[in-house]
Amino acid sequence: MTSHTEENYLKAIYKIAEKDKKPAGTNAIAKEMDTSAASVTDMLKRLSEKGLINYQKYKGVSLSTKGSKIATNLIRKHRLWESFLVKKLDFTWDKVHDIAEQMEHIKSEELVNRLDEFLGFPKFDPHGDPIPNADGKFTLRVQVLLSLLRKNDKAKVIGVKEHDNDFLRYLNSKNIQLGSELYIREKNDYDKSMIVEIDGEKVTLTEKVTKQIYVKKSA
Amino acid sequence: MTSHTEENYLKAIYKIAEKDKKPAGTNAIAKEMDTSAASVTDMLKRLSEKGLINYQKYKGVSLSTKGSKIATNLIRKHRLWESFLVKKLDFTWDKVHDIAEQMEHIKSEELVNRLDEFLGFPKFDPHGDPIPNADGKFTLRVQVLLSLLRKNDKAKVIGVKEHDNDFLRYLNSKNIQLGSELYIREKNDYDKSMIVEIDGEKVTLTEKVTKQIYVKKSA
DNA sequence: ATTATTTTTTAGACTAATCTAAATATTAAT
DNA sequence: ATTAATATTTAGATTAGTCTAAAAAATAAT
Ligand SMILES: [Mn+2]
Ligand SMILES: [Mn+2]
Ligand SMILES: [Mn+2]
Ligand SMILES: [Mn+2]
Repeated sequence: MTSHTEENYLKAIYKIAEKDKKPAGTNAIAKEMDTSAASVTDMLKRLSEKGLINYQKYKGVSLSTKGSKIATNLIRKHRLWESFLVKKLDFTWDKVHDIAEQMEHIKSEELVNRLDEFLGFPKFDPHGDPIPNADGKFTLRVQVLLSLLRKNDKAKVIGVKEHDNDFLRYLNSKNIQLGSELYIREKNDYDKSMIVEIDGEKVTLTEKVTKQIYVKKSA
Repeated sequence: MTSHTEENYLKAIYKIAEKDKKPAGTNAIAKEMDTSAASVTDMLKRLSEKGLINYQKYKGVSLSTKGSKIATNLIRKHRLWESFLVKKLDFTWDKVHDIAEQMEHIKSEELVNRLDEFLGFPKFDPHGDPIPNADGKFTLRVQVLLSLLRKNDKAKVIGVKEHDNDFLRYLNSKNIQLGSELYIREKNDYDKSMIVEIDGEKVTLTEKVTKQIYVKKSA
């Protein structure tokens, strides 16, 4: 049986490997877990004992098949619970992550599968992230950063790269949410900022922001 | 912040106090928690430090106001999640306790209150136990044990005293569930067993069983 | 009122998870 | 190729929660 803590380490390793496309280093894990490097080394030994990771001193770690399955299932649970919170309990997308962080550790195969069915087998969570199905398969999708679009382009918001709650609340304040239709009215060559029309309103978005929004170009 | 473990102790103390109507002893708690008496003494010291219980060596413990609030809220969450599992995810009443045992520890005031609303502010859980409201108030109700009824009485099942999953599955097999209408056709003076009609079918119930079922006499 | 039984507490040790500080390996810079 | 900087591991301690075995207190039996 994997402990709450072990599960969080596996998720952290998964996340880092996904981003960096190479074995996760001790410091990177320590930063992600907000803990000391020494603690990480201890845990890596334990996870390695359990056959959940491939670990050699000083060489960094990658998830084993077993570890990867657990991590994927955690992501599945996390994103399904986030979907539940938004779709059924009317939470906004900036309030669900911390709660799902707790709920993802509930252990019951049947629960997650019934929840999945209850939600209608959603493919993406409230932030546009793909939800692995019961076999651990993710749905892939073409998505492009808003920052890459040009003047007069139209697009639909389908996800966010950054998940920080303050960023999400910033988007709320600009009326930007999943499904929002955007129309690029101006693009400034110098600072890359954009004037975007949404629901008839024009808002200015800096490049820092447009680089965090995934869209699907509409025609 | 109260830990998962501390919460379970508070619940155990609450449960024992409710049943025995007197301070809970170390051994009783140890039995309820399936742990050693020594571990209990350790924990009682810690809970006492935190002001969650009233504790004096050798004298047994009772919950403080603070501890009682936490315990009641745990029961609220437990029973709301059980209701969710049965009403929304179609679990049977013999499958929900263990899952709710995990879910009751999710910390979010807003979550539990939104869940309550989503479920339509239910007053009783799938086993007929009262669900405390946001203020910790339980709904009281007249309920009598089936074993006390006599021949020709009619009654509706409104709860079970015993929560053991095997017992619940036994009731499933006899088609007895919350809301079932019962009609006592025979009562044996010697062994107190009953022949009860339910959905047109006659079933024999021993006293061991009828002493675990709460009913409301219908006229 | 002693003695026996039961209940509770203490003593001492163990594991998981954490920390700081120091030691060692690896990588980057000169 | 040394030296400097960075990354990682070890050493040693700490805390929550647990255990067994032994001591002490409370209760029951004679
Ligand atoms: Mn999240
Ligand atoms: Mn998400
Ligand atoms: Mn229950
Ligand atoms: Mn219940």
